[in-house]
Amino acid sequence: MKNNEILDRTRTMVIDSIAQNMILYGITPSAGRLYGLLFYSDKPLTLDEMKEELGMSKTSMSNSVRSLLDLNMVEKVWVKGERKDLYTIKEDWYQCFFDFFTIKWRSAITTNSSTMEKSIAQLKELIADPMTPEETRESALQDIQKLEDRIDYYDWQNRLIDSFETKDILNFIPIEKKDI
Amino acid sequence: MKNNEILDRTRTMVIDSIAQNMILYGITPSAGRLYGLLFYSDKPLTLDEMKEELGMSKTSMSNSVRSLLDLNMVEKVWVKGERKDLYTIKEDWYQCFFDFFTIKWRSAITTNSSTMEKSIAQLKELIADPMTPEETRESALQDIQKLEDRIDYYDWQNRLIDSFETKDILNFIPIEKKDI
DNA sequence: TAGTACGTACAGAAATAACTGTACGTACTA
DNA sequence: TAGTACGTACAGTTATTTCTGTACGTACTA
Repeated sequence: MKNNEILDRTRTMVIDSIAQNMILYGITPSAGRLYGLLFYSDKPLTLDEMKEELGMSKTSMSNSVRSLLDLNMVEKVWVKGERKDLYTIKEDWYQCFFDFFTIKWRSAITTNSSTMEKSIAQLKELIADPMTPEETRESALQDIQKLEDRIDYYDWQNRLIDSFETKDILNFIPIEKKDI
Repeated sequence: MKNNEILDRTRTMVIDSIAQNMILYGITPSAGRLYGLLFYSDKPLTLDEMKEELGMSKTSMSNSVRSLLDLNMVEKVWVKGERKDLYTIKEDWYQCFFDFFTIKWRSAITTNSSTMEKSIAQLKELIADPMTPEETRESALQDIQKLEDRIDYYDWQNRLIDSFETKDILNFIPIEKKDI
């Protein structure tokens, strides 16, 4: 049994490491551990198996799986004759990485941009209003400038994420290392 | 005074939005609000001014500023004759974005990679051991394969981040929009 | 149709993170 | 040198998140 202990220990070590750094994806360490478990599992797992393996409640497993599903890091698979839901890791990590930006970053950027657009519109109204004192008008103009700069920046981020979504980025940074 | 209210309201709106989405950078909403405040401030602020502006404790401001400093999102500036520390937002947002990956993602990737390298080394020892049963050896080989694939993926991420760090990415996704 | 297995909503408990006030070290001032 | 202003470490409190057990809705089984 000692040999299998080594096997298990290295796995645990790796799973811990993965779980730890999953925070970058806005995922809890627990969901990270689950991801690590699925990383090693060569077959899809049920909630009960996960619960067993990680020693946590089924509810937690259900929640963790969902957060991983939301990020396209995990998928539900259908197996003939199996009543329970089965989940497996998405093997295409690159896709997963791209999806993360497409899902999380894109929506954050969109939210910020549209808030700023709305703000600019209001400031322009303010400037147009003849009752507005010159000083306020001045400030409004400065704010508009700042917001427009920021929107340009978000636009750049969007174009970067476009290149992720279309995988065009792989033409620039190919998966296969270039021969030197 | 009504005009200034509009100005303030649009600012608050934008600051809230920025603060909210700052989670992506692993930053607390409070630090996000502070970032928003500095975004609008046309002069460097002291801890006391921030405290005043956000209605929080000085200790909180000190902590928030530090987390922003760690991410290179804010910088300390020196002003002649001023005893207090002054902080200002880093204007180069692109740089800031690149730094985030260079600081946070790079270190996560490095940690994971080296854990996996270590793991592979141990598994290779296990395989080399004549006492190891064939079945275990089989599993070890599978694990090694998985880990090596993952390391290749991390390597790709590293190359992407290299292109951020060197700003080479800007040759692919230029800041100025290409004319159509 | 009744019975069973499954996944999840919900509410409360436990753990974690965020915030505050006090206290202290450092550096400038007189 | 004593005094003052500043920033932060630390410990305690508050707020938030995460986790658990129960209860329920749904779908399959006999």
